[in-house]
Amino acid sequence: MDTREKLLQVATRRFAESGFDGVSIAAIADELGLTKQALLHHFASKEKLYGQVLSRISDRFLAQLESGQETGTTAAVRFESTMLDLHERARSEEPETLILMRELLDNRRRADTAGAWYLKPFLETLVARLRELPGWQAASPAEALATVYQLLGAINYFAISGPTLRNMFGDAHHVALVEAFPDSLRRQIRAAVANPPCP
Amino acid sequence: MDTREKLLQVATRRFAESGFDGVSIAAIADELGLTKQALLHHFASKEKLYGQVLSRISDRFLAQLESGQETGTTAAVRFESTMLDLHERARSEEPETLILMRELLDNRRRADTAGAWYLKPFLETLVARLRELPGWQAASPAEALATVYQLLGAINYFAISGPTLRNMFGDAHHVALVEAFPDSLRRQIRAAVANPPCP
DNA sequence: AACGCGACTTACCGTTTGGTAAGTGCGAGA
DNA sequence: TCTCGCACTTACCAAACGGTAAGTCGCGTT
Repeated sequence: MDTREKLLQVATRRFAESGFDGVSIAAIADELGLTKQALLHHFASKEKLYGQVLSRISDRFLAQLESGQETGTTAAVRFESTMLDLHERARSEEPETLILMRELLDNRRRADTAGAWYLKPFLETLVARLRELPGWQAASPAEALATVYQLLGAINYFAISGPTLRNMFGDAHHVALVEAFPDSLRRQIRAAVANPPCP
Repeated sequence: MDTREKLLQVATRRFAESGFDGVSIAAIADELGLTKQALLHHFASKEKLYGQVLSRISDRFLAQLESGQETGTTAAVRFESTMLDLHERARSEEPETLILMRELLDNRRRADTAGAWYLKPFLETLVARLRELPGWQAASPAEALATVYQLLGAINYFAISGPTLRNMFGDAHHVALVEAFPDSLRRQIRAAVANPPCP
């Protein structure tokens, strides 16, 4: 239907698979039966296209994060379910997760544009929520951020490891692992919340 | 001194910074004042060079892992110090950590060559060690692997995030974070060990 | 002195890259 | 009916890519 939208979808998947330098704009356009000049008609350059892909991802990311912050039980339960939502999203939106991970690896190059956009407010929100929990009020921002970052690392690292783990252990073992992971993650989150840094 | 060795070092850093497709062999050779044909004299092709970089990394990785497995206190302490060693190494050998992370992202392409090499015995060793601990004998391999993988994710994700975090929060905050991280990680490891899956 | 050899260079080559220029076809609005 | 703008194409380009071919230079051996 909307060519521009379809181009963005294909570009997202291809950039996720092969990275910015690993795909040509011709290959992306070709996948929709178009020429690369058709792509350049919608997006002025390859960099602009990639920028659109990135900003679309960060928009969707923040939108989902804000949509799922109701359910007013305890703050600890909300923190836990936010983390589990992030895990669910990282697994279900694999291409976007891959691109964000690549961006983390590459942004020593494009340190000016990236890094500032979505990640900072996102991290600060999580840190603020953690520091509301019992036992965490006395924790320093750095201590809270370290804990949050560990959980994010566990989630995202696992999310991008699917293919590697599958061809390393085989389908059956991998399915068992994917099933075991959320429980393990939940235990880890609860343990992190229950063990604030010693005052 | 040894040109071949210097080429491997430069190549490791450049591949870490920009990925396989992000560097040309000419750029690598140029950094040592050589032509790309000098590089092709030592390594038959770009792929071969990259392969040498990879195998050197996995050799060094396994060597360090085996060298530091003495200190015969309890199994729990040994597991903990192995994980902390991995964290120390991931931080100090950043280029190698970056390349391993990139390999994790890219191996859906080169799934045949990669994935099989170093990671599997490494993971299996860690899983075996965890399942020796009190309370973990009844845990399934998948449950143990999930836990190990979370810790590895926390370690590696943080290790590659240095530049992003620095230009996001500034030098001072980042230093505080780097100092707070090992303690936080140690708490997380202990909590993971102390909370085996419910039988 | 002749030779062989490893390290390296200059000179190319075919392909692919991102990007520009100029046009084509076509549906909506005046 | 004319035309304007949008979506898209063919034609082209300079630069950079990985790689081959053929040599040059210095050094140790015989």
